[in-house]
Amino acid sequence: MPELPEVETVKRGLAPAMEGAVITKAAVNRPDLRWPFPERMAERLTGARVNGLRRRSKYILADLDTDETLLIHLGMSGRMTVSGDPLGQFAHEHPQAEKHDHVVLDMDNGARITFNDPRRFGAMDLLETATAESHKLLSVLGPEPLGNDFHEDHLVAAFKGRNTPVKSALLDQGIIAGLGNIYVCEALFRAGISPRRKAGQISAQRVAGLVPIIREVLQDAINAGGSSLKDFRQASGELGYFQHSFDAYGREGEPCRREGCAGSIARITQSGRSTFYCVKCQR
DNA sequence: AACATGACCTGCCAGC
DNA sequence: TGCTGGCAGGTCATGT
Repeated sequence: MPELPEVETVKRGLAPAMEGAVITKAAVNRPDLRWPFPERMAERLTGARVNGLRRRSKYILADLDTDETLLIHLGMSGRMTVSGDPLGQFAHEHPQAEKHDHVVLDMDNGARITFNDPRRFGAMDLLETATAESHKLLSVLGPEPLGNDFHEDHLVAAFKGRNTPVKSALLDQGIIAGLGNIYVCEALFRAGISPRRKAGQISAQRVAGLVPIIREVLQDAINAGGSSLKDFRQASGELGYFQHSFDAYGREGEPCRREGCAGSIARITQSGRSTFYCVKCQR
């Protein structure tokens, strides 16, 4: 379920249950997800206190008091849910374990964190906290779209000379970190830019215009995710992901929502993935 | 170097 | 009812 806004929403949901709490028990129910888990992961997690949670792109990082950082990626189908009662106010029971519950962390505040991932494209690793940023998976990432390093000059420079469609360029995590298929479609829709246009061929002015739009799209989604986060503790794990109404994504054949546009949303395939856009108003 | 494609997995849905 | 094919929010490794 995870592009940047969803990962951010998950991180915020986990924070009250994890930050400051000690992992009393770590159940690691299989040897790997996308890659093998690190050596003795369960032992290295057990007894560790979580100093804080961070997010980098689509990764969640849990800094531990053991000088290690737990790196988590949700892949395509990963979910992290909280059950139990971190505040200790109510009696509670944990729900029954489900298929694909690969890692389960019990915290000393009564919370249980369950990582469930049917497709197993997710990942976990343990890194030395001090050098976490230089981890192979993190060092190649471009700037955070909501941070100060993502700005007009950056995007214009990154697109320069690129012969690939702007859709693919925006999915390139080395250019900008955290966008995925949905929010790229949405950002291009709002910008009125055709996803087929070559990145290097779009005027600097239009590229610059994408910057605030990308920020807006992501922020809107975070706000929407946050609003459905109320019941996080009850842990359905459904964060209202598909409750947003997208303007382009998933709307093949439906009318374009841009004011005054009579077009409809088309679906094409670009580098093996679906792209949704309005042929009429996205140019 | 830049770019496109295949591969990794399971689950779900439409169509037959 | 059951089978089949296609599709899904990601991204790494491979080949041109």
